[in-house]
Amino acid sequence: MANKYQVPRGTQDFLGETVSLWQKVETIIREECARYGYSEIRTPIFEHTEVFKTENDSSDMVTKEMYTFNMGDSSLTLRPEGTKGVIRSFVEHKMYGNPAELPQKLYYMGPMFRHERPQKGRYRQFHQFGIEAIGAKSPLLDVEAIALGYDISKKLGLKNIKILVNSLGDEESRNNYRNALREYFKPYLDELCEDCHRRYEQNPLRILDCKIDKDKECFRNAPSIKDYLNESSKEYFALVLKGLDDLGIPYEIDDHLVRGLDYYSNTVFEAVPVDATGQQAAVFAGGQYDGLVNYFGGGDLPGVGFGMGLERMINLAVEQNSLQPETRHSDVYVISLGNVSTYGLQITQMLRDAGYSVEMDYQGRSLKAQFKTSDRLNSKVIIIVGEDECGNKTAQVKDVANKTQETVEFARLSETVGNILKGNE
RNA sequence: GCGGUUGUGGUGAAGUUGGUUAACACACUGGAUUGUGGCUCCAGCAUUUCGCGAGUUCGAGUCUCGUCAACCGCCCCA
Repeated sequence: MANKYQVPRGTQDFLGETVSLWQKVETIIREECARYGYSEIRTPIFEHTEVFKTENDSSDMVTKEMYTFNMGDSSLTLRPEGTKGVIRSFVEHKMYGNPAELPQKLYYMGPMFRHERPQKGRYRQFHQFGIEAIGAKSPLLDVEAIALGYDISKKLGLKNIKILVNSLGDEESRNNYRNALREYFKPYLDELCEDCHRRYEQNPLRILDCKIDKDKECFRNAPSIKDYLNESSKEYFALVLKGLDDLGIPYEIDDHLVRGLDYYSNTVFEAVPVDATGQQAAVFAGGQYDGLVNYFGGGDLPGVGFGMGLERMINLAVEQNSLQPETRHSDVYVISLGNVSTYGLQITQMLRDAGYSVEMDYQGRSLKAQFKTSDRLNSKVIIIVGEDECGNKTAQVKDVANKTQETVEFARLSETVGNILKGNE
């Protein structure tokens, strides 16, 4: 048992300049959501396990990856995703009560937990931003959701993002298609890989995603979902596509795109970099869903939403050089020399009160060291006080850009600093 | 859950067939310059220490095993 005091696998400390990346991203997201009329909702980080462990999940794999623990009689689970908690809250607070306020447009942002094998951009504690528009069903709402995600990607400076979009149709269409797929692949089962055999039973839609088999002959002629959509599903999808066209959002119909879980219907989408190679590439992904609100007892209301992995967004944006960390800086640096007691601190505090960012030395380091620190902080003004200045309540004020220096009385320091900073702009 | 690569100061890293004092550089600290920085020069900076633990050996950063972690691929991706 080694290194007891290190972060658990798949978690990380965010420190130094990295934190500023997160703050920038969070700010962009909040601003965009406000423009689109989405309000923040903050739900607990853990919920009763039943909230996440919904019935009829086609993959019971996922529950194996949940952080579940018992306290007293309760089985609780750290949230592995955002949607379920939001829907639970929507129902619990009867947000469906006033039809005039539907859809409720909500967004969430925060840590999620999944016990997976970590890889780059994939952690056990990771952060997701997501939106849910609950209580109305419209192609327009779907398009708006995609537009919001696309806008945020653009504001983060991500280039060459395209939307993969597909329609799973309504339940009837989907069931017909599922049966058709099973029917179609039945004679080819011998040719398919082991994983596809499992998918054949559990989730035939996923067979089309298979990396091993996808180039095989029998895949080329596999039935497509679009041939199984009924009339209303087709109309719905056509309007979504028209909306994307009209808003100038680049998209591509991908009839192999299926989401993992059963509750999705009609529109599903996934934003990926145009040159995406791996499967880890999705920038944000989501879709329209029926039945989820009803599952939590809120009646027959639909929703649409997406989730966005922030670690991945930040990685991409940094790689593409569109997001830079904020370096530490201060307007003013106060250098103290000799025994000046608290005089340097007084000046620092007075200037901070006046609204400037001010740093100082706390360790009585050498003059050279203090100058170096002020350089590192990119300070525009350096104030130097020694025993003489302390005695007659003055200070040396140095304009770093002009390399000029003057003696200034304590009472006029703030004004002098202000003039120098103004002159530098 | 499965397979693979890797792990040396604050950072980037060198380290020969196991051999005695773990190179070099950056950063940092002090000095040359008793109160004026960025250049230069000098000095210091891993000290039972090479992720952690055990083993082989006269001797292990180098070999073996275990363990932890990061990364890559698979599974999965709510």
